[in-house]
Amino acid sequence: MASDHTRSAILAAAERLYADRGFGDVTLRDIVAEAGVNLAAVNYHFGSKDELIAELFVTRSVQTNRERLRELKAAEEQGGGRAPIEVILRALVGPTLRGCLGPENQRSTAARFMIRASIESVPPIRRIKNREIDHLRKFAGAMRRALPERCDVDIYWGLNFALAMAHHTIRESERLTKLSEGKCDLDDVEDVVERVVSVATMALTARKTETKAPSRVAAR
Amino acid sequence: MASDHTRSAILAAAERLYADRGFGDVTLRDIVAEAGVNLAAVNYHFGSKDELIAELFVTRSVQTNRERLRELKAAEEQGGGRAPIEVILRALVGPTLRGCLGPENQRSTAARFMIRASIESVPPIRRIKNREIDHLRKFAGAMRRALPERCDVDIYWGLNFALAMAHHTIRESERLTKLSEGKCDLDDVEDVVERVVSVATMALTARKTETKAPSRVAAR
DNA sequence: TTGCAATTCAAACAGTTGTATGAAACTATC
DNA sequence: GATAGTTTCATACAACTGTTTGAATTGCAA
Repeated sequence: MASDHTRSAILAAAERLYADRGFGDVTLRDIVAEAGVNLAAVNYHFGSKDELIAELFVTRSVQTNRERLRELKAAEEQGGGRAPIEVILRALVGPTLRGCLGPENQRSTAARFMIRASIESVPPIRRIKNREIDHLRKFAGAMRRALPERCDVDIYWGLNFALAMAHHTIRESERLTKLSEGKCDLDDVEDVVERVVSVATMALTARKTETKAPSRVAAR
Repeated sequence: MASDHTRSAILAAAERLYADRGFGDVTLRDIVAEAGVNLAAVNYHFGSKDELIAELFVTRSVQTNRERLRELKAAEEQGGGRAPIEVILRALVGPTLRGCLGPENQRSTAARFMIRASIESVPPIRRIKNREIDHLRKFAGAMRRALPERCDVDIYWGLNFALAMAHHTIRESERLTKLSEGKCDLDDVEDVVERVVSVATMALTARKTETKAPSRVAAR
């Protein structure tokens, strides 16, 4: 196998450009110029533009997923097959939040790329995301073991809300900073993690209030 | 004035196509074919493709925002200038959820368009979303009045999490259905609204746990 | 009617895009 | 050092994009 030089130069350049300028306005020609390689090299090494994007995203995804599962497994082994719900949730949202938030100037290219992927969600990426379900099922299983009295529906909703808070906070971090006039410190990642985890934990452990139909505010 | 026929035909066709196929692969030629008008009509009536998209999104946005504020104002007047936090949150997330969830076959074109706008988030739409902050500030104000003992930071985080749960649930409704194997019923919109509202309310009213250490969180 | 502005239309424009080609330059093996 | 396989390169291609043009048509007022 020849040196991966060209191949990895393309990957690095593409990730950097996508992270900085988004998928919308980065062309193959931009990428090869940044990488200092020939235009045809992309199709030679990756087959197509979409496959290049897919490879970038898959690489970063499996990294995050591996980290999540490592935290989860460690916690469950320590607890004899059953981990506290807070720890499970922290394993779920921690790696993503830590990767994508924090001081901007020290945010990695990989993190900025993943933020873009979350915001712009281009077709090849969406296709991959849909295969992420098996991974989430493992967390659903751990959560069910942690809260055996909880019904499945509540487990899934709790999982959904935990991911919602983490991802939305990443996506809209800029807006939250502006809205709060800087009062919400998104650089304090551990604080963000604890906020998300604590709310998600409450959602999953709160006693069910048998809410009847809520009194809707007068319509019309 | 002249009959708006062409103009509104373009708007309707564009909204329908964008809702069905996303922004990525709908061209001006698709739109004018669907609308039965000439290609140049888009630039004549709207100036550019981006301005057409912007007008579509602005129209639907102000509709939702108006509805939100109507619910909020009604609730505050009824409570003498101070509404319960649940009601405020319901006014915040209810209109959006009701517009975008529910049985698919009876989901309006407008709703499906807004879902697309939320998922794909094309540049002209993002520009408009950034101006939505003033609107959110009104809700932050109402929440502060409802929870005067709560610090601003917590208010903003609660607002952020409420929007997170609502928007993420809309964006990923398909995935949640698949993950839960249909157990989470996203057609029961009022149930979804109550779940989001109740979790957001807990997030905003729970007593602060002064744990700053992320390693160990006191259970219960 | 005539005049004038608003609108519609077919056609072309100018640019960009991702991809394909076939020759040239390598690299390693015999 | 000839050979075969891999990789690079300049260039062309074909298709599609949003936009513009300028002439035709329409609608309405005087």
